[in-house]
Amino acid sequence: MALDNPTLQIPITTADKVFDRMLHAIVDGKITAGTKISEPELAKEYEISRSTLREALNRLEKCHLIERKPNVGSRVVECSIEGLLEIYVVREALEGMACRQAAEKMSDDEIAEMQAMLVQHAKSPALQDGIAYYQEEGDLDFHYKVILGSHNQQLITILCGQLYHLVRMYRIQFGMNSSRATRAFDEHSRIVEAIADRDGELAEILMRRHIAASRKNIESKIAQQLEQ
Amino acid sequence: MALDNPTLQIPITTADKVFDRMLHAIVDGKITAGTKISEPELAKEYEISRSTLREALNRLEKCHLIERKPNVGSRVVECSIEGLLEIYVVREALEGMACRQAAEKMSDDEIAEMQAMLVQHAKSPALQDGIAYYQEEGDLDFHYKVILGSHNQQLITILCGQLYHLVRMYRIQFGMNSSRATRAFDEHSRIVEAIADRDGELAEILMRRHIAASRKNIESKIAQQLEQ
DNA sequence: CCTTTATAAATTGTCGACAATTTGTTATTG
DNA sequence: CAATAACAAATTGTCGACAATTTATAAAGG
Repeated sequence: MALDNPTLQIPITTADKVFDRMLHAIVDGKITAGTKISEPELAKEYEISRSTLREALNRLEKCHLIERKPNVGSRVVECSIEGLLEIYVVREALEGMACRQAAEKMSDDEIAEMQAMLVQHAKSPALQDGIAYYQEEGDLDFHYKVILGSHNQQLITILCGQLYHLVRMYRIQFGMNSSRATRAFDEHSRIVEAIADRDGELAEILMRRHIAASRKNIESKIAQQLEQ
Repeated sequence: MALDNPTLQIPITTADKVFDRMLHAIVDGKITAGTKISEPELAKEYEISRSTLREALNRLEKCHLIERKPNVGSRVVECSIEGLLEIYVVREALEGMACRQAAEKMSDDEIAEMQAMLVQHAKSPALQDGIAYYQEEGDLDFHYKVILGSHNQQLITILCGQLYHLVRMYRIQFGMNSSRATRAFDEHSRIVEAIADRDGELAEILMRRHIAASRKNIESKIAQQLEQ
């Protein structure tokens, strides 16, 4: 499925499963941002021991979805505008570099596959209706492919394993059904061209612009919301 | 002290202390890279229960110093040349961006403080002997100041909290007493100038070059070692 | 003799209970 | 009445034991 995370292997232990459930609950806002987490309470809710719950909490902490203070407890991370902009800054740097690396490291087959994916996206009704492309599968799929294409394990872990969930959390909780659909698609196409040309420098610049544009779009949306 | 990590608060719980001890043991190579970690054995060695040890292991995993597989166990991460180069790629992207942000976000006081630090470094005997600057306090101190200057919590956490330890591990285990001392100092000076000029674009470029130069220096050192 | 299967040992995952620390409440004092 | 101090409740940290899984060893079969 489109939204699946390639770094996220199938849950094996019960702590894994609880981590998964909590992950979705937090990302989808079912556990409100900023909430204090009560270990005894949640352990009872998920019908597990506190040790197992704490194991799950440790993984949530690794994704920066909760914050822990010794002898005090855990809180679900807050969604602030500053926090969102910080993430975009990091993404601009890291995904830009990932794109440069992808241009150097991707195999011809991988590039062909990515091009085929874009063709598929072009046919999709979501894009033609001009609504869902940016928000849903298309955007995330594309960015994934690029990140994986870097063949840099550190980049992949940080972006797909850690930041990814936070990005989704912000998208959902701030309700970002962006209208940048067709525009984003065009930008993706140009990026793929640069990668296919093995032009790492251009690929990086284009990806950075793409993410910066997305950030500015969100900034103006928020400014707009504040006016009302 | 110079080598202290600003994101690393004083250890409070016993798990914290064990984490600290293991951190140093791994970074300094006293626990060999690639070693399988035996929970019962280590728990006995540190005279703690397995639960507490596992808590410490979780934190080591967050720093990418150990890798865990469910139902199998943990291993200390391996130090490969590819791994080292991957880290430099990430640093180039992130510290470059941090430098750009620092030029935009640092207060005048902070910049003055950083300039004072460089003056101090210039007087240091280590630099004048032309040996230790790059390897030790100077380089790390400078990079820290820049990262913190970005005022971006995500950047700070990723760079100072996670990558930092890995970088030190590689430096120590690959024995990098670089001869780039005076050169690195000059590069630092130019970077600070750009920050003081509030020229984020230039600051980023210079920082990226600085790290890329460091990477190339290491690459040639390794190629040299392989010849012998 | 090597491969496969069954068994035993060891290791990891999970549990419930106790200890240490923090938080909330009440009583005391200036 | 506000501020502080002492106490009580609740929460987090740590422990040792048991269950589930993996790894090592030995037996059986081709």
